[in-house]
Amino acid sequence: MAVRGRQCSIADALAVIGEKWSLLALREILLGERRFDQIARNTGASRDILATRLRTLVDAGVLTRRQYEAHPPRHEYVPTEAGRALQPILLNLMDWGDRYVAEGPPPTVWRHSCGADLRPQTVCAHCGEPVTEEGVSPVRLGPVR
Amino acid sequence: MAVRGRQCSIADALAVIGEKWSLLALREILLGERRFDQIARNTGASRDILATRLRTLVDAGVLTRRQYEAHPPRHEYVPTEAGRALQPILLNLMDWGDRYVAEGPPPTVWRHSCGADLRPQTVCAHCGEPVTEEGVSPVRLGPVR
DNA sequence: TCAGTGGGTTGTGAAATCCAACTTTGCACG
DNA sequence: CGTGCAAAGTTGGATTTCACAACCCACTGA
Repeated sequence: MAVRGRQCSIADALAVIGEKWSLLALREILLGERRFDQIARNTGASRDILATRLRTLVDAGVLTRRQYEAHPPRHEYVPTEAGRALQPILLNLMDWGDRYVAEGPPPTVWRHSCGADLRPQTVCAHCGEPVTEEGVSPVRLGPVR
Repeated sequence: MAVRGRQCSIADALAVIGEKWSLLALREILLGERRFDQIARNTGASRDILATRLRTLVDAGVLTRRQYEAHPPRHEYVPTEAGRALQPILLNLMDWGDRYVAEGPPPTVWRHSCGADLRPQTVCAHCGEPVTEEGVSPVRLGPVR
């Protein structure tokens, strides 16, 4: 996707959700905010940039734009399956921010359906063991263009 | 951290690693590339921007810059614990890109120490069940400033 | 009639990015 | 000695993106 650099799905993913404000907009939408004004307020993004980002996300199939009122026409943004699949990534990012960037107690806390406060952990789907930097190695790498 | 918008560790995390090229540089460094020229080539980032990003990441404690040769002075970039903790996030991002963005087979494949090709999965550290959008809910939210 | 709401678009100026070329410190070769 | 090469950036100038406030349109409710 990127013209130069390694061919890699991380780059592909970032081409869709890596621009400024995209992930914060997604955060709000996954929190249940679906209206443009509310997303703008809660992210702090300027309205013009936010409009562009939401269009990109809709075009990429991460969100859909749904009319919820005909007169006057009003729209809301709803996550697709691809959008919902970003929830774990956002939670991991939040956890990383809590641990290594933010000072003080976590501003946001999530609960898992099991009843515990959520601490997200990435595991190998095959064996269930946590994924660490030492425990993984690349088998095949994309070529550098 | 952000001036406006919801106080949130996702925003804090993105302030450190959310700028263009940061995560791709991290990808290369976690792949073992530690030299400026090589990181520049493999990401496709222009050298001036890359230099600024690496400085930011060093200042944030995600990388350290280590002299590996005195005459002439040469430096390499090594991930800190915070940097290594981003590996799971990058793998999740890659998986998302493989599934929802890239066409064709995954360009990069990782192997877990258990022997299987890695499919990363985010679980609740308490109960071990996979984290899905429906299975989590916010208990406390950061205020919107 | 007049203010308010939702969902944007427009204009303008500031900031970030891109690209190519250049710099610095040294080594190796002929 | 002079030339070439490498690593790790820095510099200048053009281009692109972003930020901010203002505006627009279609309604609603008082």
